[in-house]
Amino acid sequence: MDIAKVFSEYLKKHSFKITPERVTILNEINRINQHFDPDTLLFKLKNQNMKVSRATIYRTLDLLVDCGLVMKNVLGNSTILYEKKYDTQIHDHFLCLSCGIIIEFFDSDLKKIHQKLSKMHNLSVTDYTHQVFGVCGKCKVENE
Amino acid sequence: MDIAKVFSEYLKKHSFKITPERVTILNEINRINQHFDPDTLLFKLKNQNMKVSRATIYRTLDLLVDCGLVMKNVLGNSTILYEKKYDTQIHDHFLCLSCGIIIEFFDSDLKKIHQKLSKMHNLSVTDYTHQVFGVCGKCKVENE
DNA sequence: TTTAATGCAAACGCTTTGCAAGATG
DNA sequence: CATCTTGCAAAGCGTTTGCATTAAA
Repeated sequence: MDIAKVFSEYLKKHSFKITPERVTILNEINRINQHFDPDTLLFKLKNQNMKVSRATIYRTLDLLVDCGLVMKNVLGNSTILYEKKYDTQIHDHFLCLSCGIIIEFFDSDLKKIHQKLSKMHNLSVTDYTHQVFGVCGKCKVENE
Repeated sequence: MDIAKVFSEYLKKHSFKITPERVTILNEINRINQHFDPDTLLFKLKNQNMKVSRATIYRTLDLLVDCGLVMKNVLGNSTILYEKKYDTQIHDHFLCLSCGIIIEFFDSDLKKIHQKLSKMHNLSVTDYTHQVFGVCGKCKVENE
């Protein structure tokens, strides 16, 4: 999948402009193989002496979400995570309420649930989030 | 299920106090058979000439979540919903990205997914949220 | 009478926005 | 050269908090 192409074609289509900042941000996201938040992204770019403002990060993330390259999701009550939407099927997160560790997982049976839902209400599913909370294996042992 | 008792015992256990504001808030939530947000709750109470401050709403909601009577969840990118955790099994929401309608649903197969996850990672699941996004039946027809 | 809860307004943290200066097509 | 984008700092918005006052136990 040619991510750069997807993005630039999206920009052209909307008569938006291809700028160094936008390219830089997409490249950095492509390098990250985990979820991230806007500030982490800003920090990573700062460390490489690339100067992009926080506002541009937010604005570009919106574009990337809009063109389908990035997924924005909310974990728990306030944690916002972004992640690549390509190169991965993982949309599901387990959050340990004790230590905060995040375990990513994927279960294809979820698709079946969505299919059932679609039929029942005659609707179309385009996306979803599924977050599970509890206590991880380590914390279970430690709390005993 | 005696909700008032659950709450008052929780309060006693923590040497918190039973106040008119707390009782009022719980009663109002019990009357609501839908998800709601803090401001809606405040507004409903104001309409009945019950004066509770916004701060107290937030503080009481935290208590109710903590004692398990209320569930707090985040729909989409920023919508925060509270809902009763008793008298209902519904934790799952479909949000129409076109008109914003929310359809609540429940599928017991989700439990099986959680059981699989628990076994695989030796963890315990205490809660979850599952949000599905797409286009509802009405909007599908209208957009044609 | 001790301890906790309330209301208020100020603070917070993250996100968005208005605007002037600068870059893109 | 018209239009879009950037950075900055200010504003927004929902939520949280410090503090003096009031109420519960």
